[in-house]
Amino acid sequence: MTEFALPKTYDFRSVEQRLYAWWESQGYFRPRPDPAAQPFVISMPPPNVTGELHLGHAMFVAVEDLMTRHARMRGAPTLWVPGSDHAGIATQLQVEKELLRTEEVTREELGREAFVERTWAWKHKYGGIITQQIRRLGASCDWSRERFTLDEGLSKAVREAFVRLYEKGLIYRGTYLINWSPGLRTAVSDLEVEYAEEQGTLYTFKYPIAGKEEFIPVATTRPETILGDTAVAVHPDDPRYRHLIGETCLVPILKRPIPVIHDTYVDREFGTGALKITPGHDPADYEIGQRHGLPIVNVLHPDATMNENAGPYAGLDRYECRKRIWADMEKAGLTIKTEPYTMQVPRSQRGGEVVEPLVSTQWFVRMKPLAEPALEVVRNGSLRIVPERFAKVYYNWLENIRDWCISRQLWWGHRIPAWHCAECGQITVARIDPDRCAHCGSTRIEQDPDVLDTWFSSGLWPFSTLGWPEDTPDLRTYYPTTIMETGYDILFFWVARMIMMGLEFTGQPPFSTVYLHGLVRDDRGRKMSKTLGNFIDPLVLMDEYGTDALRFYLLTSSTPGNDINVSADRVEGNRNFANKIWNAGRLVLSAVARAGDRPASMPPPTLADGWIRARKAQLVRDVARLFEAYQYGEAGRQIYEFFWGDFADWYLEIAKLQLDEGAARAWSTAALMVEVLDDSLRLLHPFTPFVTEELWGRLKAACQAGGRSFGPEAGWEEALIVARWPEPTRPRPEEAEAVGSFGKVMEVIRAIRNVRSEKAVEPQRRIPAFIRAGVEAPMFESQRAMLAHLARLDPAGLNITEDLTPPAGAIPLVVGTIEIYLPLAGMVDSAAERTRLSREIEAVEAQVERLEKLLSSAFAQRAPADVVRKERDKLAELKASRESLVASLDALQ
RNA sequence: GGGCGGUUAGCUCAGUUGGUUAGAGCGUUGCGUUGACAUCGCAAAGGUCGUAGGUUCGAGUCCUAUACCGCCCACCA
Repeated sequence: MTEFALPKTYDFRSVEQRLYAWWESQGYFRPRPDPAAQPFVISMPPPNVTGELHLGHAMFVAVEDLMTRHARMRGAPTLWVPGSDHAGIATQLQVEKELLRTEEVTREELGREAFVERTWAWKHKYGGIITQQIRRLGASCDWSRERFTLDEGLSKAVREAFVRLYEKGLIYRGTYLINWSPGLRTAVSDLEVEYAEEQGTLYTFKYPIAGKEEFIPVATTRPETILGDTAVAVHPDDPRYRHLIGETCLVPILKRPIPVIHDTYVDREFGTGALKITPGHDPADYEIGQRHGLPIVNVLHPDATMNENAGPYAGLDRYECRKRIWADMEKAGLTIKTEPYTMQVPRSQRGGEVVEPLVSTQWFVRMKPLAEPALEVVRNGSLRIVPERFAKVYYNWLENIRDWCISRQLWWGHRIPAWHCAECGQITVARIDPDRCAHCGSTRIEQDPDVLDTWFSSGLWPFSTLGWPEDTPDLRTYYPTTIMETGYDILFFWVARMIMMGLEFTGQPPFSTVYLHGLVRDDRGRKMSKTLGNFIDPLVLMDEYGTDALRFYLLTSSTPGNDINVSADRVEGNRNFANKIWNAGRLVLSAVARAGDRPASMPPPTLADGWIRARKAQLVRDVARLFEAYQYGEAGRQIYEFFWGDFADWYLEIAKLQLDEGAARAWSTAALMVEVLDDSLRLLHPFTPFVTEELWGRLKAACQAGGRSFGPEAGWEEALIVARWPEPTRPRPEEAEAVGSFGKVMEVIRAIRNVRSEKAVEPQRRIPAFIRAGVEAPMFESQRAMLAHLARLDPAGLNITEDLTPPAGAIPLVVGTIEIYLPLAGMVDSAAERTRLSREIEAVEAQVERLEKLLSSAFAQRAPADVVRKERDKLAELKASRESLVASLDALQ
């Protein structure tokens, strides 16, 4: 055998880095301009610069790279724009932690300017890690267009967006109740607050009425907020309290007088039926306060200790205050009871600490006007969400959207382009840093200290990365983008905001399709987190099984929008698949190497040849259909089954025989092996780019060696990554027919193998067989070599006839109407065989009865004709099969 | 309180225009290594598709209800 240089197992370690560098250096990741073709564009969801690769990244890279490579192979100018996000809070926290650890210095001690400088230094040092890891996954994105949300161009875009919204009156500054994160000392948006069900206490106490002996019983879960109460509310029709409306209550301990008001918001059935109103620290109370013109009393410092409004409790932590005030109220006889209570506690998505609602001056985006068009484009179908069910979630959120608090009291981020005037107090918002107040001309202006929510800049990502607000060639060519692919967990955070911003600033949706993938969870379905210790590192998986294995696993183990519980076993299985591809390639390569010169005339295709071509054609069609429907996982599974189950397990085994049937046959077989392998590698490439590219390159080299001409009709492209995607074709009639005939042969082979296994016939032993094939006799006869090889039959003892007298002392088998007799001397237990055949007859009998009943029922009239015909055919086959079985049984007696 | 997803073989999951005997991988059992691959091959066992109704000639697939698990949204003190 000719020596071929492929190692026995696929060594991804020696392949992945080299190929990635090669692809990139050849410029394959950059779009090939073609004015005639519709470009395919994806904006990569920018990972946090501080981030380290997790399986969520691996997931989006796998899916987006699949889409990108597929589009590229179909000839579209393809652009996948990578980048990273400055991730305000996350990054600032990391740098703060680092500074504290290494230099024992806080950011306050360092000062704003120096801290931001340090953070940039940090970014330059560590920001490349995540992008290196993205490369490791094989992402074929255009690194020459890589962007960062805080780089110059994007900062300009952010500024432009802010100014435009401000000028339109869609950004405003105001004092409202917001979510305050005491640890981070910044405001956060509603979306950044998560509610966790926790055990707490419900405190019920007396609100004394001034000048009376009466009191109103009131309950709260946060007694410290009593200090900020500015009213007690009851339902206007509540007979218990109606007479007290308009009276004055005294805030416990502080003895501050507050009114008893009425509001239908109060639920008479719930609790005591009376409500303490703390407009400064509760969203519902805030609204009631607005309705009734109640004053707002803030009792908290930014670090959630009590402030001067808390009187004697000033300076205490809120929880300490809670204990103390309750103890003091007990002493004063104002308490009624405490009881365990399950409540929803708001916690910061970032730090996990309890978020305090409080009134603060912040910047907001007016969302309603932006939400309307964003709803419309999805409703009218100009923007499609896949899977569809998420559209409902999207509607629900946008229909009930509230204004977005965009200012953060941080240092790392886009500084708000607003200047406050010390003279006139007015605000100047400008694209270029102003040196004087736009209203009074004073030079005593100072820029607003706040920065913008990270998601504000992310919202501009699809167009800011292409050059907006400049009218760049990229923006004109590649915007709007094609698909936004991301996890469903950031539908609101990011996707909805991109749609709103895109429509507002560019007048069109930033992409025509949103494809949402599921979340990767641990093997028990829990979210992965460092604290839980269930974090599975994709780098470790890649080290162990290779990138292709991880990618194929992620792509084929779930369906769109559904979560996936990671399982290392399955990744291993896919490593084996990569190896299978590799070894099939080794066999094909050796066949190519051994084939001589091109024969003068090509022999006609064999049955197996026709079968595998028909199967391949079917696969290409199915894959095209599935890709069209975003069913990438199913497509991958089908390619896997075809490659392993049909091509490797059956065709290649037969090909080994055909290669020994003369030079012409060897050539035609090698050519077909190449054809099927080549198309398989093309179909697989978007899933498993490395092993396919490596093998394809070697295949191409082997096929071109010595000036021969194996391979695709149109010739070999320069690399698989830019090779053509297989076009669906219809199989020729004889190939379609081969599927049926070959199927029968396969069944016969399986039946014989089954008996051999059951009877423990030595694998090496060639056994004789008599096959009564009826009208199929010529077909079986033509396949005798293949049949004998795969069923380990003795070619000399293989007797295929139209009809025959069953030999005595043979094991009878029936496959459809084909009867097989295996004369295994000394192994035949007539009684057992009779029992087996009788059982088979019974089973067929039952089927016949079932079908006869079915066909005499309404089914025959109501079902479509072709369905009925199929059942009739089946019945006929079963009846014929029954005859064969009976004949075999008779022969045994 | 509203909404969504899941429930299919021991385990992890497919099964997308309803078509009549439900599939894969892993695991299990038996057998097998000189020539693509032991990261392999051959064969086998294993499921009344959560439950109860309904629609239909026909339901894992559509409808209704319900149980359990998970998630999202929501101002009940």
